[in-house]
Amino acid sequence: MLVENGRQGVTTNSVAERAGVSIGSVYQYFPDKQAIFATLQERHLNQVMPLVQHTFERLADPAVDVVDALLGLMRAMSDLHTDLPAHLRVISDEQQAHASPDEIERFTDAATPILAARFGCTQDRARATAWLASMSMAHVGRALVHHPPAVDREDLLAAIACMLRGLLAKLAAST
Amino acid sequence: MLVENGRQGVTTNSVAERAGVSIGSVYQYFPDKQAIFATLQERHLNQVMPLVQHTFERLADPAVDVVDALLGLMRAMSDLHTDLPAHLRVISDEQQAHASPDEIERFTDAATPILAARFGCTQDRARATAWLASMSMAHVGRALVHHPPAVDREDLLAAIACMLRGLLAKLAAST
Amino acid sequence: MLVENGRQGVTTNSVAERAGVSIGSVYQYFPDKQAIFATLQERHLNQVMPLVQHTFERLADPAVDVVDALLGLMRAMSDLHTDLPAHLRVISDEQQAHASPDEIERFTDAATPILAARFGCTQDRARATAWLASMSMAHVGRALVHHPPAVDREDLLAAIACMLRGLLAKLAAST
Amino acid sequence: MLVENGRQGVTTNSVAERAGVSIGSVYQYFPDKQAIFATLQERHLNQVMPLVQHTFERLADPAVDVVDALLGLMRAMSDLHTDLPAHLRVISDEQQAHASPDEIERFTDAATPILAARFGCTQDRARATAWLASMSMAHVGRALVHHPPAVDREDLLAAIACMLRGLLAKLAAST
DNA sequence: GATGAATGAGTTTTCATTCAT
DNA sequence: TATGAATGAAAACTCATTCAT
Repeated sequence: MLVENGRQGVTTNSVAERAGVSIGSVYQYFPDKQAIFATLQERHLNQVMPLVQHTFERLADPAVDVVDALLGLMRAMSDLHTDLPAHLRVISDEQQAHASPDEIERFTDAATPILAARFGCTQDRARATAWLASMSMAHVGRALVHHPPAVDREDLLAAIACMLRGLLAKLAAST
Repeated sequence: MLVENGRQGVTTNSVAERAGVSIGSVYQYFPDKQAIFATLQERHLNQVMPLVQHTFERLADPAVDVVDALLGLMRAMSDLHTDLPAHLRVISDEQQAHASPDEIERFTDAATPILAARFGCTQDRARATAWLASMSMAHVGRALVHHPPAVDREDLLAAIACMLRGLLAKLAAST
Repeated sequence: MLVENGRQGVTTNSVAERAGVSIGSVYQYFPDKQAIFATLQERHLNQVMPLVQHTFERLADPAVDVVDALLGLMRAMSDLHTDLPAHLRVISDEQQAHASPDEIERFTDAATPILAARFGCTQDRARATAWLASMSMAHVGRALVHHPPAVDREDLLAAIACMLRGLLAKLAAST
Repeated sequence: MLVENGRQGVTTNSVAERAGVSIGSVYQYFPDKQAIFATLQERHLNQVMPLVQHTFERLADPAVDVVDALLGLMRAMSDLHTDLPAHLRVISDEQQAHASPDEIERFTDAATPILAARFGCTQDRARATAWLASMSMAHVGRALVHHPPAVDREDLLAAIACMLRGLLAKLAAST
């Protein structure tokens, strides 16, 4: 339903009908409409957030290559595409489209000190790079889950690696 | 209003009230609610599309550096931020959130042959790079207009340049 | 316009536009919407009422045959069809559709004493015949003006004459 | 409500209020306002059409007298008046005011061959009579349901019989 | 006079939510 | 617990009418 009309075109009654239950039953489980979407969203986040969490842990570990860590995340996101039911793809897509500015800010905040430490520069200096990396990885990752491009996956991952290496080269140089 | 409540929170009556006209007048100029938003959106597209157009023309010109062309676009988008009224930022933001998958596909389609020609490789080879560049530039550009990060602009543009150079290095190498 | 949508589908603005004048000008000549239709209607009534009037006068005259008088009216109504502009046809059609019950009552009231006098019976006895004659002539007359059937006119008039003669025969017999 | 103000004066909200339900409930059963009226109309047609149907069947049967068949219809229509709720009377009255030209054409088309067969004349010859009979019976019948005149019913039916006999006499004569 | 943009009361219609069964 | 008819606040939209230009 979301795929067809977007969030606006979805009514609680249509949700119930499509789900094969009565509208009353839907309200037995969800306090209001927004909660229905929130739950779908949460279900998806429970799949994605552990991956992101794990990636940040690897980033914080000096023994792990930054690009390797991020590439691992992209690979995992790409895997998610096949697993994810279609309706979950859309709901999270919708939600993310709105949530993203804040989300990216959070990622940037988390990544900045890590990069600063790794490359021995001020957080101020690292922030532009952190934002750009967050921005790129968030949207590329999201696209890999929701609308993967019609290109060879390994080719794409290699390109991402090059892009990230170019980005990080700047920090390395500025040391 | 869009800024405050998002599209859902905007009613035709509130539009009229805020505009200081009666609801009847609004409907004199717009056939329905959706048309109001469509017009705002179009107004914004009329600002952005010429920039994109011009960028593609420069990309097609071998005398112009690819990174320079894209950097010029990013700079222009960034300039747009200050000019753009807040409500236009919101409406186009909402609209783009939905349009983007197709839009990026179109950009990718346009960029692929250009990159292939420039780097003397097959379109197949160039496509992953084209998609990644489209993806990154579309979202970074959109963010620059709508939610610019709190970092030094020149610093950010320099980082973008490095990122792109890293990405293109892959194509250059594969020749 | 009336032909296309009926009265409901006609807005004052569309009236003005179709008339090639501004809505303001329309209101210069008519106090309100209903007056626009009333005027059209009146224009038509000014054509029909004299005919009806004249017919009633002939009916009251013992020297004139009842059937001849009514047949004369039908013939005149039929003539009106060709003269009447299409829009007038519709407007009066609309108006009559609603007005008719009262109108027919009035015709019946006027015809009853005339028939009673002519056939020497009580008004009570004449009333059913008067109503039936009014009913038939009103609707047949209206149809002749607005939606004439695809049959030979003289044939039709002859049939009307027979019908009326049958009807009046009843009164004559009951004497 | 229809009786009081006519179709225009009936709003969906007033319908709901009068019906003692909420406006939402009305829209649960009817897709839009027009459908409310259409349903009332249809309900009435379901009462009248079988009568008409049956009458045409009797007309086609040579064993049944033409006048008897039509008189039977008029009697049935007259009976309908008492049964019919006032609002149905109004709605169907309004609707019929518009539908009638076509409807009468249909009746005429159906009656013409029947009369031609019965009286052994060409359809061309029968058509004027068929139209006149359709016209008269349609409007008299409608009046009997919606606005019956203040006269003795049997008296009126007798007058109708005479009128029809006069009308048919013409066809009989022309043979 | 003529104009037609502006008005806004009054409609139609939607849809999240409730609650008696 | 499940149901789905009922609710009604709130939204979208219409159109007769006015009035400054």
